[in-house]
Amino acid sequence: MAVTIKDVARLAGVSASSVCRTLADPGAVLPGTREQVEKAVRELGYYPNRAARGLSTGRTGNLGVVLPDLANPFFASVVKAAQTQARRLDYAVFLSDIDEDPAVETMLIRALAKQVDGFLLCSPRSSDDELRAFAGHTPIVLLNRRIGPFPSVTVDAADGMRQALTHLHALGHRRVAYVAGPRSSWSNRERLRGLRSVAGTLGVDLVEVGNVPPTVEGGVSIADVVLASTVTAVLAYNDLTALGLLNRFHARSVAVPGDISVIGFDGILLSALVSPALTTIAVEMDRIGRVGVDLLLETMTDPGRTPIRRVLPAQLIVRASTGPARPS
Amino acid sequence: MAVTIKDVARLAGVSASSVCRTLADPGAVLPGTREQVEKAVRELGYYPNRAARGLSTGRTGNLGVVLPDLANPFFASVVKAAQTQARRLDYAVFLSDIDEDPAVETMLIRALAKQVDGFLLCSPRSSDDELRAFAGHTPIVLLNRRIGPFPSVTVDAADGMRQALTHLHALGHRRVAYVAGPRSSWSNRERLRGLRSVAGTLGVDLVEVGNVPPTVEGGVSIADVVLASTVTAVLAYNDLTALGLLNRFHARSVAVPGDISVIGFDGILLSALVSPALTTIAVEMDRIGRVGVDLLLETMTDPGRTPIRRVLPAQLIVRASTGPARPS
DNA sequence: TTGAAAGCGCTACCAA
DNA sequence: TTGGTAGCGCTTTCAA
Repeated sequence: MAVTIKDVARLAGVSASSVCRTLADPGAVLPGTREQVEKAVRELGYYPNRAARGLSTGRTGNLGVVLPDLANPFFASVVKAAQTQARRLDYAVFLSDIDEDPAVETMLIRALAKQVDGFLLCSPRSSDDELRAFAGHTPIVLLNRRIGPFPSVTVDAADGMRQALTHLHALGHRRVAYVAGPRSSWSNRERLRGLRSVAGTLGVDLVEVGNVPPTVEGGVSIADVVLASTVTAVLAYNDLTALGLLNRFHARSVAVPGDISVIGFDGILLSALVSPALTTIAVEMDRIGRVGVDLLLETMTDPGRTPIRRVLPAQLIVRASTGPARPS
Repeated sequence: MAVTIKDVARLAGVSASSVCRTLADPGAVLPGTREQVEKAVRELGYYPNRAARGLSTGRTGNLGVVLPDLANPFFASVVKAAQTQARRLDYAVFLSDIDEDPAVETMLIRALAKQVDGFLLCSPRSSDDELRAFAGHTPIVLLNRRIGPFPSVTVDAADGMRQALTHLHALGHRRVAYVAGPRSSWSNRERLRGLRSVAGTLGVDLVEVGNVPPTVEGGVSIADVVLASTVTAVLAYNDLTALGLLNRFHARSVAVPGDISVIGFDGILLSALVSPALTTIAVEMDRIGRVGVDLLLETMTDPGRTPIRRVLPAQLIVRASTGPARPS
């Protein structure tokens, strides 16, 4: 059997209360008591059972992180940063990959709710209403999504799209495709919104294709549609999709950027390594995770406050996959 | 306040015991009782508090997954599969990224031990002795590492290396470098061991360089050393490292495979997307995660049994990054 | 078949 | 400053 607080108390010759106190606030007991307890703790290798502690304090010391797909490097990076920050603040992390399935998402949130002090929902795929149903119960911070009552960390996608389209426009592109990601993705809608507005301003024809899954396969599957749309450049929902495009273009001997320019979104490591290297709209993935956790803790501390919405910058990184428009 | 079993009991007009029974084994109560309880559960949206349940049953329903670096797609894939399988079997997953730091690893295991029913340690970086100290306490399954008392899931690295080196030998390579990964990595030692033995048999000169971190940066940082070693081919600890090599070779205008052939290990998605596409020794990442969880559950069920060690195959995938040896 | 009671490990309150 | 006690939510005897 595992060593409990009673074992420590017995060995130290004090009550469980005193052990508890020593652990919580060593200054609150006599130095002698403290010594005894600390010695016993060391000898027995005692670690408190946090689940039991949670029962009495109402604070579990756990955070729930829910995300659509861990195989997407973007989410992996965000979660890594979130996990690291959580550990720094002495929280453990429950991880749930929902495989892009909204139903799994709401189920999981309900099931985990009592085991965590709060949730970090990365790009949640559920509807606004489903999400709102959780508001008020457990503290929730949204990553990559902004809706009514929740604190959130998002990216200035509109500005990113502005940079990208301005870049393409300067290179002479006048007809540009956007490969849409999942319909349930708020980011997708945001990116599209930003794009439409800038396209209008710049006088660029915007051709929307998709939706596709936010994966390499998604990009591969839509590449031929993009080519058929007679554009000279294409913006993809994210880097993975863009890589899928590059891949299929290469297979069909379509030159990038000679025949068509390609831009991704996220700035995952991979985007710098393919060739041609991918021009992309980069976001600070680790910062999203870190800030998300910070926000969540603030929310837990002070649930009543007005939800904070942090918007992080997006930055166009120009690489080899974009060039002058092919003369038409 | 969250809804508890008492609330359900009150609404259903039965005792807490009956609610509990209904949930555990609906056949054990009268149909009428069951109806009442199920109705109350539905109306209240009751979900049992698993932490509290764990306190009385001694079974938490949680699994701990510890890994060196979530930003490495190999681990991300393994964890994704593990998480999915765990959920299928109704377990939640505690995730801990230790950032390649052995000290963090042992700390975390101790701290989490009471909150989980077992651990999945992915490529643990701690020493054999440190690890053995945990044996007998909490059930542990090792991934990518084989030591005494633990069940494990590993990859037949020696066979993978045999395939790779045979391939290179057939292409005329007689002097080959190996870029070593982290010293604390058991996989690294295994790969090296396999390589040495095959190199001896084939009469291939093996040049060992490194160690480097198992990242793209690690590969970049060692690329020039590899070139200076006058080999015609290089095997890297893993795909990320290999990608780093490719990257730096490209920057120095060293042709792959014209001047030097490159082989990675793992078979991450990325390896297929770079150009030249990377020849690699692929392993079934999702199977590692899935089998790991299955093994862990078996171990939890029957702690006394002889530890099972599953060895999964490795398969050479030949792509564009390997070709005939440059005549010397 | 059901309910009452005890207890899982821990914390927090109240007296002493 | 300390120890006893009650209680967190749930399960599991044990009687009824």
